[in-house]
Amino acid sequence: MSLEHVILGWLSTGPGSGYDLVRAMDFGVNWFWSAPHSQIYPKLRDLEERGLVESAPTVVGERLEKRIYSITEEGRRAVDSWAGGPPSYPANRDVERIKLIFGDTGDLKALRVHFERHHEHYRQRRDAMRAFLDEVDGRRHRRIEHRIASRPTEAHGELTLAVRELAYRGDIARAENEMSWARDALEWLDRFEEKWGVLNGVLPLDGSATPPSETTVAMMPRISPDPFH
Amino acid sequence: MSLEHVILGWLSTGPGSGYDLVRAMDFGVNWFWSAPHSQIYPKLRDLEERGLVESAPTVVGERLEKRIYSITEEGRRAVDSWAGGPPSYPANRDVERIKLIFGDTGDLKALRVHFERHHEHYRQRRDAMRAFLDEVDGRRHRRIEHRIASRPTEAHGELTLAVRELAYRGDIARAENEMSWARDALEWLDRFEEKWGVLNGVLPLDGSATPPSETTVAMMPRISPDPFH
DNA sequence: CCGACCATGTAATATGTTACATGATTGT
DNA sequence: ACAATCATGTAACATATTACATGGTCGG
Repeated sequence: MSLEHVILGWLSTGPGSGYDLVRAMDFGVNWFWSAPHSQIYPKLRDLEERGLVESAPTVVGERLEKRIYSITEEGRRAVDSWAGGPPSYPANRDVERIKLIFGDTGDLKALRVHFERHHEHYRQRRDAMRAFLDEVDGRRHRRIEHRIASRPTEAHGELTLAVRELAYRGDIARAENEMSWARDALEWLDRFEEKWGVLNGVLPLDGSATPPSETTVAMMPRISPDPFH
Repeated sequence: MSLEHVILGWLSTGPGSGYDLVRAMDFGVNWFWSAPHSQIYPKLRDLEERGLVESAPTVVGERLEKRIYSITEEGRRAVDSWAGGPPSYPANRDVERIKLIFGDTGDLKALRVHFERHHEHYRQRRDAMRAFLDEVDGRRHRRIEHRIASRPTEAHGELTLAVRELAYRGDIARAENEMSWARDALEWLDRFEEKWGVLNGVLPLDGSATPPSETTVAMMPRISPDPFH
């Protein structure tokens, strides 16, 4: 039932059309949720039937109709009580990790690509998130400013801004954690290839790689400094 | 199509029944994938029809039949080529972050619970993962040992162990990153409540909270030391 | 003999993805 | 006029969740 709360939450920062929501899913909201338009339009109609949002038809140009949705008081209560509840954590599903674990066939080139893509993926995410955070920090984000302005007191407005900061900074920290992991993994891979004298990026099947030196134990991959150990 | 690859991957570390898989999803594999038995049993039959796994009926006690599935050569090729491909990242969906962002109503008690649960969730995850990693490191994990032993060379075996290390250590690092975030958030919350003189955990709607001091800017939440800034 | 666990199944529902489909507007 | 983008819709399919359903084994 998250999609509908995401939609209600988004509409709680101001009215907008289905198409606006579709685009929002590609930047802002997208960082924490995503849905195709084939899910959004029907859900908006469903929410309207249930009285959580209401819509006003608008005409663009001559004939093009679009519906601008707004959240109702009931809708507002629904998001508030949903968001105020304790967080729940869905089952972890991580294709990347599964691929890593079963990608142990000996194709070290593929492993290298894996780690490089991982790093690149999270670098992009971090950069985009930083840009987004800058926009919020610079008070240039329209919808967030709208929400801040509509809060009952100054303290409430500050709270609104602060939870955004927490969310976005947290996501940046996550991305950097992943980048750091990928760098460590690449370094380990270098050492592993060096140790076994691998040149073409594939472990030979005939055991022709140089025999293990006495430093076997030191080859375990190290993931960043662990402040808890 | 991940579920079938997870199943094939798991069967590539040794044969097992559908029920074994169901239980595996509750610990081991569960850390990176999860599925209810209503998905697993039909999928196993489907994989058998397609020749990726094969099964042998076994009788437990007098009448109870169970099917022990094994991966076929074709199935092995399927996982290998799937896992060897580059990682793909599905759209991010994070209910917890959405709840945080729209949980800015002024109910600071709810926010506190949110952060505490977050910390507790990842603490548990880290502890369980550490225990699991210890089992692997101590060479006490049956299926992983089976997989290592079945690799063609010593180097291959070391690789198998190393990617597990990378995966599990990475997950521990993730969990610790989340714990650190939650602690920072709780500290910020303390400062926020102190600043506004909040006593009952709820921001007053009438603006009766003490007016902002001259230290407003310093109230932005800080998320851990950022080594990149 | 009874409760905990082994072992498997189906059905209903909800959610998410991909493809197919249509037409308007705006700027060049 | 043409392309890019605005704007909305449906259908087919894949995947995931929850509930209902049945019966066997094993140890105390």
